[in-house]
Amino acid sequence: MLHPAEPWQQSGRWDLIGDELFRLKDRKEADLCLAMTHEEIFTTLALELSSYKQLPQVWYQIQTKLRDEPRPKSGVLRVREFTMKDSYSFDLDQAGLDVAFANHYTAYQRIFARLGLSAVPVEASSGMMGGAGSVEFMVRSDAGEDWIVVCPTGDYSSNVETASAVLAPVEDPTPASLEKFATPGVRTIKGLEEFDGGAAANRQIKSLFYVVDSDLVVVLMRGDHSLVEQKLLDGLSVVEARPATADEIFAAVGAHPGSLGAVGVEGFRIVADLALKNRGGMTTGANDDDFHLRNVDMDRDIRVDDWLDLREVLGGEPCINCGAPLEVEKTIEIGHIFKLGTRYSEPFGATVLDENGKSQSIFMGSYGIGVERNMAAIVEANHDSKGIIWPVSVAPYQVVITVLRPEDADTFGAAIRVYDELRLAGVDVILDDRNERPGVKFADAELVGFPLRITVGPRGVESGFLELVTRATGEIEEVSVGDIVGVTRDRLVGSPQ
RNA sequence: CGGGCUGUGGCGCAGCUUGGUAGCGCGCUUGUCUGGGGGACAAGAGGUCGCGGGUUCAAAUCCCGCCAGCCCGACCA
Repeated sequence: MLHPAEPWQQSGRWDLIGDELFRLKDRKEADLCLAMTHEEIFTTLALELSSYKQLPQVWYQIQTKLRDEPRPKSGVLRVREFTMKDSYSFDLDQAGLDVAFANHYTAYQRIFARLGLSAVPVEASSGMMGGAGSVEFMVRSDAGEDWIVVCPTGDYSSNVETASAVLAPVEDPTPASLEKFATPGVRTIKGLEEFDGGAAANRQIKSLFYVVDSDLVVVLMRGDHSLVEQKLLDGLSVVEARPATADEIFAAVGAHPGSLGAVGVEGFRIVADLALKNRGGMTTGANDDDFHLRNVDMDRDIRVDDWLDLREVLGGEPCINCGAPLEVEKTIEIGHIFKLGTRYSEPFGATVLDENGKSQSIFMGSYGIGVERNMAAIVEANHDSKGIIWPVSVAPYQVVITVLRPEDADTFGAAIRVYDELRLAGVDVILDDRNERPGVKFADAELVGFPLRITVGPRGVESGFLELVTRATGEIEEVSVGDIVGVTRDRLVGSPQ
């Protein structure tokens, strides 16, 4: 969908979002974009609402979305243009939004179950959507690109972008005075671990320099911990940040990556991961190439502006709710629901009058399901070496009638009769009357993945028994012509829905 | 954006190093046989070799530029 720039400027996302928003100009040089989601448009439509009596409402559509991905990949899983079923809820207050959100949560779980998908709801970052609180629905798959953290006891699940875990305490030595020492050629955490007089990774402070809104920000992590960039973005309430270049860093502190630290650094915002809180006896770069500092005390030596949870949770770390070892799994994101609150209604002035005649910004929610991704996830979860095995609920047809020798009038007539009877019985059936060899037609039916196949050939017509094959199991049943409709319906009910 | 690679009948590819007649498989057309797990034989049709420029007597092949796509990484609600 082509959108004018104005609504996107009004929400602020025109400037907030980077190259992922596909911008273009028309012949009059007017700014346009290809919509990556439709909050702006639905909020504009919501300007029509004027009274609390019109709320709550839920609107939905199935629409094309476009995101200018740096690198589309993985077949249909990550593409520039895709189809999304998105809905938007409108409520008078937070309580109403909570209800709409909970309803969607339940409905989505039922949708995914009917699609034959085992969807795991997880806490997630709202990213560029804004608002507070969001839940992603994930399906475990090696083809996925998202990592989630789950507790095997079922009391915790989160995208790694928001996940936390209990941190094992570290015993620090008694405080000592800061000491600068030469570390010729040492440029990495590992290098400093192996250096004589160096320090274990969990006794080091890793200093990362980022550019946020064209300002330099120093990010401090424990040496053995990895930064989750999304946590940094969320913690700083920004949508974009990038690592500073070596040149930018040198211009700022006079040292190169590998010898960086935050001790005595002034003029930049310094944010530190919670794992460093109260730590002492640490080792870090001295902002002087080939020199490090030891006996660094976080409280005494570093002016931290913000303490944030920034680190990546690893498998095996204790759950924050029950202490059980967490598991990290690769998944496909098949749905994402957001509590937008007044993130969009306020800048657009989408308000209604409440029962006291007072103007209130509408509380909105936004709920998306990626259609192609769901199909891909279904196929990933339901296939074998021969092809797809569609669950009955989403199969293009529930039954295929494979007619052998369709030019034989008796055989074709029998096939048509079964076809008509099944249709009358409400079964979604397709007739393969192509003049192909049996092997070709069987193989095609299995590749496409119809849940059931009925074979009608001269042999069966003569004997009065037809072959009913269940795709998922390969089970073959000989069913009399008179029973075929009933047995077929029984098998459909018994199949995965 | 960094690294690697590909673009040749409808589809999948070979040919390019070493310039000279565009070839193979599948599919398609016609015919005969065949007919319950991807048939056999025979005869055919079908190609601006991604686009533009250059070198050359001669370019699918060598050189330059561009476009599109794929893989790894970065990035990605």
